[in-house]
Amino acid sequence: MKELEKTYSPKDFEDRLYKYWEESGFFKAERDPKKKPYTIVMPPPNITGQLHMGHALDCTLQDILIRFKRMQGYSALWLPGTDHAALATEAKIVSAMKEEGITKYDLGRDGFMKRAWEWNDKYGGTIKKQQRKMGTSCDWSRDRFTMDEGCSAAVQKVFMSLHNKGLIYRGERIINWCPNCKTSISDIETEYEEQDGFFWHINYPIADGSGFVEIATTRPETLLGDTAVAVNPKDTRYTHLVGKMLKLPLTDREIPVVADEYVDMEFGTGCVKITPAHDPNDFEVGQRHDLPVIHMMNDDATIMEGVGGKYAGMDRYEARKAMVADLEAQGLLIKVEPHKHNVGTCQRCGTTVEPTASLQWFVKMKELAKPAIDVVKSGELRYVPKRFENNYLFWMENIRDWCISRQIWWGHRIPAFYCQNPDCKHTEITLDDLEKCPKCGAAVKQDEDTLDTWFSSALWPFSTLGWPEKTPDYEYFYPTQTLVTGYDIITFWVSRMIFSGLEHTGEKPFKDVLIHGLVRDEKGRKMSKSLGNGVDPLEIIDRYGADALRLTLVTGNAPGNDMRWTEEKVTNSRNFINKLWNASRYILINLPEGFTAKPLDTANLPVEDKWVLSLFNDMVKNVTANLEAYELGVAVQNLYDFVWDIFCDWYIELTKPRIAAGGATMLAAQNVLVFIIRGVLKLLHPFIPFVTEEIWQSMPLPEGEPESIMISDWCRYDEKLCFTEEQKEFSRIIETIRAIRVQRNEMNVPPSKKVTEIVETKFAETFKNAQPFFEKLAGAGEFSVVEKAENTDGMVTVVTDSARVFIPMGELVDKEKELARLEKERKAAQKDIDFLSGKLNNQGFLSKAPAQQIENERAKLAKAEEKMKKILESIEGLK
RNA sequence: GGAAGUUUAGCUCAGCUGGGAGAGCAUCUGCCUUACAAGCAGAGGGUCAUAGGUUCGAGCCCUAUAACUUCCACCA
Repeated sequence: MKELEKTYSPKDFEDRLYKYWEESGFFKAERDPKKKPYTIVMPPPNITGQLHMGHALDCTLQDILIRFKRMQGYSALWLPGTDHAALATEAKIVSAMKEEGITKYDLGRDGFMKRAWEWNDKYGGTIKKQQRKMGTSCDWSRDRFTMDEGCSAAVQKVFMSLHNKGLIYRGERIINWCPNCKTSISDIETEYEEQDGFFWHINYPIADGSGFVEIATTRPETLLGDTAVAVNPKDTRYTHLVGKMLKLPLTDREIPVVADEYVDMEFGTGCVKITPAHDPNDFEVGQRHDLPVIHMMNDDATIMEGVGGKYAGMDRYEARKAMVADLEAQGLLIKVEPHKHNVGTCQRCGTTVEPTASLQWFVKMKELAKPAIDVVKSGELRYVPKRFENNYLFWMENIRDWCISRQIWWGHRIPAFYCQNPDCKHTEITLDDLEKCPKCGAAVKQDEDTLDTWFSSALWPFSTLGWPEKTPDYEYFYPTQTLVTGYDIITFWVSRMIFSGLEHTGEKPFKDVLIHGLVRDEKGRKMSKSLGNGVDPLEIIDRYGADALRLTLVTGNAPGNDMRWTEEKVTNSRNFINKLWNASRYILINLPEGFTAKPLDTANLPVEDKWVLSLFNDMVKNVTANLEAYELGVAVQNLYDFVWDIFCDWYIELTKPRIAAGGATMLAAQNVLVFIIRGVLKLLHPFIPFVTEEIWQSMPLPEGEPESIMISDWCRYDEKLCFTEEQKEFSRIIETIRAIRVQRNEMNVPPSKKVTEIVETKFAETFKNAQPFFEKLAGAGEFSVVEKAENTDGMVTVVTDSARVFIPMGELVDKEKELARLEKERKAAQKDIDFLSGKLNNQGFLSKAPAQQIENERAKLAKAEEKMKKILESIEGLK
């Protein structure tokens, strides 16, 4: 037991306690057959990442759950790790190299990889240090990385397995190509933004010289790749043209007119130029009509040699300008209209993507998606809140094949080897380091591409636990229970973990998906680098402490909803923690030397103790239920209300006269104070771990409580602490003290001024026992309890449903004013009575409402009538 | 084009399976009462977006409308 510093100063102990926890091994999860496992795998942050508010929120929610479950007696594993973040990392390293004036091609593949690993060793751990500042109780001994040996083995194994089942194929498809990153990117990595563009109307001459076909396009430069013009087969305007050849302007090629349902007759001119190599729809049209695919752009979006003629080497926009000018000169440009359209851009760098037909690796999704749909539809796997299931199911049901190859180096290399013998051309998929073609013995070359970064993250819940080996960890901790993440990566990540888990382990990877929203800035905007409106969690920790940050992020936060960040909220959280700190100090200061906590002797406690214990017990039930239901914001509100409004504002104040009195009443109060603060600390610990630990270690603890609150047992709802009658009884005192305070306030009686209070009540015993409380909390000097008050002339009357309090106020009392006030109270009481009796006279209500409800209303009416009686008596008395 | 969310006090947000509307901040009044001015005791402030419906009873359920936000699709 040690003394608490006078002011709450988190810097003094947060780092020290984290070290203490870590060194004591409290974060380490043991495989204990006597316990049930509770596992959360942490969404691995990018190794390039810096802790931002999103991480902070994510960390806080997970840490609350894991600490709660750990205290509840589960073997709780929170498994941390980092993601190699293929494109993000490679881009970062490449741009750093640019400063030195070198490119990745200068270093070559091996040289570049060496450099990337060095970079990872140096900076990859930054975010882990930052996470520690948050108080995260994850098991660092099980820290993993998507490119470590085990995770890489899992990736290879999965690739093989999907390939063997025929679920992986290589084919030419339209993919989104980023000419800046020089790699394909998946559909969900492409962001569409509306841009002002133009609609160019161009005449394509009919080869036989019989006229022109007018097409409209937003991308004239792709004309070089055109292999047809399509019209709708039902479009009578053009029926006669189908099958005819057109002269493709600016080239010497001829292309056919084809009929295809895809063409919308209402849109544009009803004639569409078909460029299979650079548009997904055109690609499909091309396949249906067996059209050639003519590539006309290099990987940096310049026009290709060969097809490009004089435009070769020009950038796509430069070429557009030049070609439009030439078309105009030839009189083939009919008109140019302004046109708004959506343009795909690279999520990473913002460059306009170029849809390009190219040879890539794909995962067939239909078959994999089916069980992943069923498991959510059947309710076996649940999203919290449920509405996110819509998002997920819609995406899954309309899923397209997943392009998994990326033209970058930092990542898991695709285990495909191509035979270099032009007569053999065999492709071998193998986990071995193949050198010779197994068919013909010629040299082979491994595919240069790596896998989409999400390919490895999709395996995270089981690859981190040792899969494909049946390790003890995998057997014990898998499947995991809860996945906590933001709604922004449901499609990227959550859905892929679900189908991967089902496919490769035969089990759903987790039971619940807890979705949280985004932390926005004060004005409701996303926090972003470009806006510079991000708030740095580390700076907040530095100024207010990690506990205040955590409390802020969880307070008022409902699952799936965004929240706004304001510093006001942080001060608020800090103030609450300070309140807790000071309440604890009050208790400690007032404990005698050598105090030891004893079990509660509930039989002999005064009513106010039973009252507070009963309310505490209710709160334990509510907080626990809300945590189980992932209502973390509501749970913390339950705690806030109890600690501040019940415990501090009332109970602590009630103990002051008892401690001053000494003796048995003091001892009982001290024991209850320690009992409750201990419980409150435990319940608050998942939310604000540092300060609760610091206080815990200062408290006198009974036999059986551990040195660290982190490993103590969670509070249980206890029937023995359920004192319904006492709860009701003591509320009468509180209600009456409140009413007196209101009256004193209205009459401007300063708190220091003591007055005489005569209580008229039928609960004489209750009120007599409460005399010290009226003295302390209601400014009572003389205090008496009577059955029937007499000679109340010149006294103010305070009325509650259980008592009338008469206060002689001398010259302060104005008879007319007093009457007017009582009249106002009478009206209020009458309104109550009317409302309640109206309800109770309603046959519909009586016949259909539940019995308990009717009983409640009756009780309320009885109280209201009791109060009315007292008001009327007072009005009579005054007259 | 399709879908979802939000709309509650001046501001930021809670409100569990329907049973007389809540918190914090801000405002106003009075207090340095020996844990805490990062505090204490009070007060005022709401047609729960609008219009219908279901129900004995609706902030909550149903339908429509409006505004804002987001996700998905990507018609040249």
